[in-house]
Amino acid sequence: MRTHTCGALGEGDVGKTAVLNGWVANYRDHGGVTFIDLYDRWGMTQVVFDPEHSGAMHRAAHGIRSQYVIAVKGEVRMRPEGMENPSLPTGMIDLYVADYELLNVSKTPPFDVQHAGSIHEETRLKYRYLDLRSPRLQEAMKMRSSAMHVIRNVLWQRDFLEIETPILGRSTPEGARDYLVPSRVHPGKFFALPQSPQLYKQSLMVSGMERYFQIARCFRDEDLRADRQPEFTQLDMELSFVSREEVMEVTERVLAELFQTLKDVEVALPFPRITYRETMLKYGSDAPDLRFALEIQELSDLFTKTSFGVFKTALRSGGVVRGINLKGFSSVLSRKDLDDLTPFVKSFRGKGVAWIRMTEQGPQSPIIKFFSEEEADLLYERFKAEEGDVLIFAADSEKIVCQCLGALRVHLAGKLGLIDPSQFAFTWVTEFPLFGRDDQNRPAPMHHPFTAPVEEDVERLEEDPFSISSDAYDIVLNGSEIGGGSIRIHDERTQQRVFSLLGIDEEQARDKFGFLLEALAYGAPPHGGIALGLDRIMMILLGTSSIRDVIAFPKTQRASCLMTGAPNMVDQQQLDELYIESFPLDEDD
RNA sequence: GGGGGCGUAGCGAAGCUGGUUAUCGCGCCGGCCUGUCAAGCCGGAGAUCGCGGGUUCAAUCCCCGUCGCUCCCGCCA
Repeated sequence: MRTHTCGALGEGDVGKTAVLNGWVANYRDHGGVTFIDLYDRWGMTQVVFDPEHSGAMHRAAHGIRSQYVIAVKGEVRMRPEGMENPSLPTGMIDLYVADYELLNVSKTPPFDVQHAGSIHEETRLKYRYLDLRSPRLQEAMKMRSSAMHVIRNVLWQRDFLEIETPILGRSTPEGARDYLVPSRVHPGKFFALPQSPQLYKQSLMVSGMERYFQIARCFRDEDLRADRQPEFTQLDMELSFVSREEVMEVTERVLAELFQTLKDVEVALPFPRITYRETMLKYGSDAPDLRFALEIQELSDLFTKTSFGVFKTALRSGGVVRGINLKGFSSVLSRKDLDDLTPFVKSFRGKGVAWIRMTEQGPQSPIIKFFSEEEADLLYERFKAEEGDVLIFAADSEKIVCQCLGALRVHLAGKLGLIDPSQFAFTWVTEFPLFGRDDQNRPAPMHHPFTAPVEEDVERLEEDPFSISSDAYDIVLNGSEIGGGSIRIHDERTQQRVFSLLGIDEEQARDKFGFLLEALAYGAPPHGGIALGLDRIMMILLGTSSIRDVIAFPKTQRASCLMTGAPNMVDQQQLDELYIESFPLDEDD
C-alpha cells in the first residue's frame, strides 16, 4: 500500500516514486490539469492529475469528490517556480499521478470537514466520526494521546504501578448520584459504576503496592456543565509512607512535564500555595484565577456602626461587606456597565452590587450619601482609592458575597482584558476545613470521610469540629480546579472519631465502607494521594472552553449521545432477565 | 428543579410593524476552463421555517405547549 504519509514528502524526495493513501479534502478541476488535496492523519499533499502525463488517470479523476478515499502512485516533482504553497509543509512538491485507485466513495458530507468552524454542535455531534476528521479534533486527540504517554513515562520513571480497578463496583452513598448496573445473577441487586477508584486505591495501599496510578474512567450521574461530563477521566494516584509534600511534588512533576512536552512551556516549580481561608477572602473562590489581581477587600469592620440599611442588615445577620477596587477603569466602564452588574450577581443569589466612581469632581455613587464622612474616608483608605478607580461592593452572607464577588472578579477580568491567555497560573489550595455544614448545620465531609485532619488539629476534633483543617490539597490552574487529594486516615481510631462526628455509627460505617475499614485494620500504611481531572487539563492545554472538545465521543448536556442514540429503550425480554420493571413517566410527573 | 440563548434548503445566516413567488453566501448537480491551492466563469436543483395547537381574512413573524442543542444557578469535588 502506501510508501509515505500525506505529511511526509518534501524537496528531498523529488524524483522518487511514492504511493499515498488518504481522503480528498478538496479538488480543483481545471478541465485540463486537476489538483487534489489529499490528507491523512499526518498532513496534506497536493496530487496532480495531468492529461499529458497520464490521460486515463486524468479522465478517472474527473469523478473524484470531497472525502473520497483514494490511493495514488506517482512521481514526486518540484513545483514550478512561484507555485509553491508555503502554508503547507509539503508545499514545495507535487505528486504527479501515474496510477490511481478509488478505494471508497463518500456521500457529500453534511458539513465541511476541513473547515468545521461554526456548525451547530448538534450536527457535529450527530456526525462525530466526521467532525473527528477536522484538524481541530485531530489535534485534540493527538495531544490527549501524548498527554497519557507523558504521564505514564513520568510515573514509570518514579516506580509507580499502573493498576486497573473494577468498573462494576459497589454503590456507596457518599458523593454524587451513581450510575447503576443491574445484576442478572442477583435479582434486585445492582452494581454501581465508580465515581472514582477511591476505595480501591486505598485498599491497594494496604496491599503494599506503595505507588499506584491509573488513568481511570469515572462516572457521576449529575447535571452537566461546559467542563463536566457524566463520564470523565482522572489521573488517579496513591502513595504509601508519604506526607502531602511528596504527593504534591509528584503532581507538580507530572504537570510540569505535560506543559513542557505538549506546550513547550516552562512551569516554575514548586507551585505557589494559598490557604482555603485566604483564597475565599481574596478571590471569593476555592479555585482562584491568579492570572490577574482584582483582589477582594474585607470591609465589614468599617461599617459596624453604619446607618446604611443594606450593609447594616447584612452585618447584623452575621454577613459581611466586601468589595473590589477596579483600579483605573472608571473611564472604561459606563453607568450601564455598572448597573448591569446587579442582574449578573442575581444568578449567584446576590441582591445587588453597589459602586462608587472616583472622579475628578469627587466620588460619585447612588449610595455615597448613606455613608458618614469617617466611613467614606476609611473606605478610600482601605481601597487606596484614587481618581479614575471604580469601587464595587457586595453585602450579604459570607457565602453569597464570596460567590458574587468571586464571579464578578472573573467576569470583569475577562471584560476588561486582564487575562493573558498564554499564562498558566497554577496554585495549590490547602488547609481546607475538614468539615463543611450540611443543611441542618451538622458536620459533613468537605472532601470525603477518609480525609485526615492535619496532625496539630486531631486533638480538638470533638471540641470544635468546624475549626479543624484537613490534610487535603486542591490543585488549581487558571481558575479551574484540575485536581484534589488528601492524606488519608490510616488508623481505625481516628476514623471512628470522624465517623461519629459525621453521625455515622459503627453499623452504618460497616455497611457503607465495610471492606475498606476492615482492610485498614490489617496494617494500613500511612498513605495519601490525588486525582487530577485529565479532561480539564486537556481543555487548558488546548485552549478550549468545552470539555466535549477533548473527548472523542462526548455526551450532550442531557447526557445522551447524538451519534449512537444512547441511552435507548431496550427489549422487554432484557428487562425481564434483569428483574427490572420500567414504566413511562406519567404526564403529571 | 430554575433562569438565559439558539432552532429558516446539506451547512452558515437574513427575513422590518403579520401581507404577493421566503433572500444571500458556501456546498451540491451540469457545462466551460492546463498551475490551482477553501481556484475561476456560466447555468440548475434544493425549504413541512424543529414539532403540535391557538389567535387572525392571512403566521417564519403574535400566544400556549412541546422536543432538541447550548450557557449558568441548584446539584456535583
